[in-house]
Amino acid sequence: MDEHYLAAEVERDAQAFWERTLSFQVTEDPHRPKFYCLSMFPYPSGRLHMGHVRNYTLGDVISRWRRMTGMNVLQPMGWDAFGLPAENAAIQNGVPPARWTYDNIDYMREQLKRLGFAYDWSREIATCRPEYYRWEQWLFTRLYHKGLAYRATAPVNWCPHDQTVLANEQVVDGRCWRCDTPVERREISQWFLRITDYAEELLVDLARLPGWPERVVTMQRNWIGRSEGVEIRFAVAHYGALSVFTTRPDTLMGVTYLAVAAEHPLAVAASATRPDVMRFRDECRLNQTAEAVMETMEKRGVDTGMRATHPLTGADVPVYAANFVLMSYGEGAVMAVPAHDERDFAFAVRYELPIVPVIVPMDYSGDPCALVIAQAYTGEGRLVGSGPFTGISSAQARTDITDALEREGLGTRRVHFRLRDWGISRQRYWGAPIPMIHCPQCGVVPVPDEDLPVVLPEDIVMTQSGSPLKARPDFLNTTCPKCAGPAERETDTFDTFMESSWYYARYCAKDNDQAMLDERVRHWLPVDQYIGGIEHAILHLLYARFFNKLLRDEGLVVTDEPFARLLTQGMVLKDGTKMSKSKGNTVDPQALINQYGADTARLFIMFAAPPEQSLEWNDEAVAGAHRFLKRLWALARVIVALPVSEAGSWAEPHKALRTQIHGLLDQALRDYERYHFNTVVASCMSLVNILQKLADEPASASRARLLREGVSFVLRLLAPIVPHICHKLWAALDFGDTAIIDAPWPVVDQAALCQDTVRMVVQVNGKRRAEIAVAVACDAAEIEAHALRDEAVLKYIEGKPVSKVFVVPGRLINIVLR
RNA sequence: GCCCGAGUGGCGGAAUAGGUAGACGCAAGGGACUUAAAAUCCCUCGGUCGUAAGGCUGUGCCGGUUCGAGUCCGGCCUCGGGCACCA
Repeated sequence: MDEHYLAAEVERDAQAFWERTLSFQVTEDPHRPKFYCLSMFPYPSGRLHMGHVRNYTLGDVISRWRRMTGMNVLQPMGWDAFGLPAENAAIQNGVPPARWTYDNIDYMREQLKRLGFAYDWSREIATCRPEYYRWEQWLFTRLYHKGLAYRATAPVNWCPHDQTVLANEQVVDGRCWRCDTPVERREISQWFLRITDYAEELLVDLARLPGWPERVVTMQRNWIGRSEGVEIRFAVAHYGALSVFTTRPDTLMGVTYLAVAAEHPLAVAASATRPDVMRFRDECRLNQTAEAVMETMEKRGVDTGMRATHPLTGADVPVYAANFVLMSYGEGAVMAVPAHDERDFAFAVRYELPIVPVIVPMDYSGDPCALVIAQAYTGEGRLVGSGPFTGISSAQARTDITDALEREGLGTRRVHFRLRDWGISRQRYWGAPIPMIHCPQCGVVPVPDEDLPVVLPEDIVMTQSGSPLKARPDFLNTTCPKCAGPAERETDTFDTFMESSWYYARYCAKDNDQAMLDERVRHWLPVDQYIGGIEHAILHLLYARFFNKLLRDEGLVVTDEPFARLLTQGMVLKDGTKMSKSKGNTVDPQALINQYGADTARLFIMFAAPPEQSLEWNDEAVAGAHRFLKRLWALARVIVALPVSEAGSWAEPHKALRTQIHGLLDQALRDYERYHFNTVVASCMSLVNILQKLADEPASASRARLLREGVSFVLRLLAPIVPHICHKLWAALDFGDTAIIDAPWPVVDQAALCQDTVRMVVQVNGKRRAEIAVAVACDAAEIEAHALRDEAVLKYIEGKPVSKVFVVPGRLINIVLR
C-alpha cells in the first residue's frame, strides 16, 4: 500500500479490473432477482455537466448497492442524440450535425468511463443511428394503420425573414433570436399521436405508481386535467350552432357574452364583413404559441357582431373574439360568466359588458350585485335570479341545468381533458425521418416495412433557413409504394421525445436487428429504478408512459407502466440558479476529476445534499470530501499492519464502542433504503472518527478485531459511492477472495446494539430541564417515578401540583404543571 | 397567469411516526508540530444576557391545533421547476 492516496492510480487500476473481468456485462439470470436501474440518458451536448454527474452517480450508487445485496443488476447507458443544438452548432462551426454529435459522444463516453460508472457498455444506444430509429419508424406506421397517428394543422412560430419555423426557445420577447424579426403564428399541416385516447388510462394508472414522488403524480394528474362538464350549443344567427364547454353549468343564467379563439371558424366568418375583427385576428397572429406567454398577456378581444341566443332564457348575448381563449382546448369557445369567473370579470369590466350575479354564498342575505362589485365570486352557494332554478344549491343546479339542456337537445354531458394530442412533426433536419410518402395520385402513403429504415443523410451542410432535406433530391424523390409513380418523402422529422420514449425497452434487446423488442423485455421490464431531473416530471415521463402502453397494445411489452420507481433529482445550482449551458454558469466536472479524482467528485456530490433537493455548488467543500478520503486511506494503512484474529471476546471498554459502531451501521443501512446518501456519508465519517481514536489506543487483540470489523463496514458502505478507493483498500486489507463489488452487504449484530441504560431528557412544561439515566427495562410508570425523584427536576417543579406526565420511552419525559 | 416544490447557524445540510433543533462537513478564529510554509492534529463556533453556574431566545412571516410544532392546519412573502418546438 502506498503511503499516500493517489486517486489517479487507484482509479485507473480499479477501472482496468472492471473492464478486464467484464464486471458489469449482464445477462438474464433466473437464479437471482433482477434489478433494472436506469438513469435518463444525456443529450450529447459536448461535455458532461454537473447535473449529469449527479444523475449518474445516483444511478451508479443504487446499482452497486443493489448488486452488493445480491441482485442481478442491469445498468445501461446511451445517447439522446437527435436535437436542435447539433443544428445550431453546425451553422456556427460549419460541421455537419452528425459529425458534431458523434465527436461529442466519443468525448462524453470517455468522461463517463473516467467516473467509474458500472454500465453494461455492450448495450450502448445512440438514437441517431438507423438501427435504432428504424423501429420507431416501424412502430409509427403501425400506429398510422391503427388510426393512432393522424395529420392536422397546428400553429408554429414562423420567422418571415429567415423563412423558417422556430422553437419556443428560439423566440426571444416575440422576436427571432437570430434576426430579431417579430415572429408570427402560422398554421401548418403536422403529424399527431392520439395520446388523448389514453388520457383516462394514463390518469387512472397514476394511482398504481406508489414508487413515484407524490409531486410528480400530482403534476401529471393536473396536466392531464380531467374535468366533467357539459357541452352547450348556442344558436348564433347567420352562423349556426356554436358549441362551448363548461364545468360550471350552474352559472348558465349568468352568461352575458360568449368568447371564441381568434382562429375559431366563427371569428374567421365574422372577419369577412368586419374590418375590426380582421384587424384583431391579424394582431393575434403575432401572439406566440407558448402557453405561458398567452396566459400572461393582456386580455383583449373584439365584438364579432354575431349574436347568440341564450338556450334557456332566449336572450341575445354578444359573441366576442378573445386572445385568452385557446383553440386547442375544449371547443375553442367559452361561455362567459363575469360574476363568477375572474378572467371573465376582468374582460367584462374592460369592455363594459354586464355582470349578472346568479350565485351567492348559502348564508348571504345582501344584494347579490354588491357581492360582485370589485371581483367575481367563484365559490359555491345557492342560485339567485335563475328563474326555475332559483334557490337550489350550485351543486344541485349543475345536475338540474344539465338535465334541462339535455332534455331540450341543447347540451350534452362531456368529459374533457386538458391534455392535447401530441404533435410530433418537427420542421428540422437532425431528427428521425417520418416514414411517410406524399404521392400526387394516392395521397399520404406509409413507407412499407421492407423499405425501412428511411435513412437520414448525414453528409449534410446546414444553411440558415429551412430543412436541408428539401434540397436533397436523393432523399426527397422516391416512388409511391402504391402506384409506383413519382412521389416525395415527408421531410419533417420526429420530435426527439419520440426516441426517449422507448429507449428503456430497447436496452433489453439492443442487438436484435430483426425486431424492435423481444422476449428479453419480459425479464427486465419494468425499470425498477428510474432516475432523472425533476424538469422531466411531465413531458418526458408522460410520453414514455404513453409509449409503453402503445408498445403493450402492439404485444411488444407486457407491463402497463415502464418505471416502477422514480427518483427525481434536484437541480445543480450555481449562484442560486440552474446550472445549464444556456445560462453559461456551468462548472466543468472534468477539472474536478483532474484535480481530485472521480471518487472525490462522486463523494462530494452525494454528501452535499439529499438526492431530491437542489444542490448549491461550492468549490471549497470539495476539498473536504477529498480530505476525508485521505483520512480513510491513512486509517486503512494502520489497520493493514495489524494481525488478523478472527474471533475472541471484546474488551470491556470496546463493548460500548462496538454499540456505537453498530448503531452507525444500522443508521447507514436504513439510510440506503430511503436513498439518504448524504447521511450515509455522514455516518461513515463518524465511523472513521471513532476508528481513528481507537487506532490511537494501545494495541490489543480486541482493538485489532474492532478496527477490522469497523473498517470493513465503512468500506462496504462507501463502495457504491466511492468504488475505486474501496476496491483498492478491500483488496489491500485482505477481506476475502471476491472484489468488493460482490462483497456481502454488512449486517448489524443486534446483540451489539443492546444497552442496559438509556439517557432520557426530562422536560418541565415543555422545556428541557434535566437528563437522567434510566434502565432500558423500566416501564413508563417507573420512568415517571424516576424523573419525579430527580433533584434537578424537583427544583423546577417547586412543589407545584403536577397535572400530567407524558413519557416517550427511550426519548423524553414531559412533566406538565398546573 | 396556471400547476408543482422549497425556505433551519457565516455556508451545505441533520432531526426516520408530532418528542433534546443544529448530527456530519465547509468556512472562520485560537492553539500544537515546524527554521518556515504546506500537510496533519487539538480546541471554540446560532443570537443574546451573565465572571460563572445558568437564563432567555431561535427553523421565511402572521395566526391556529397540541402537554409538546422545523414537522400538522389556515393565510401570506420570497425563491426555484414546468407550461406542450430546449432536452
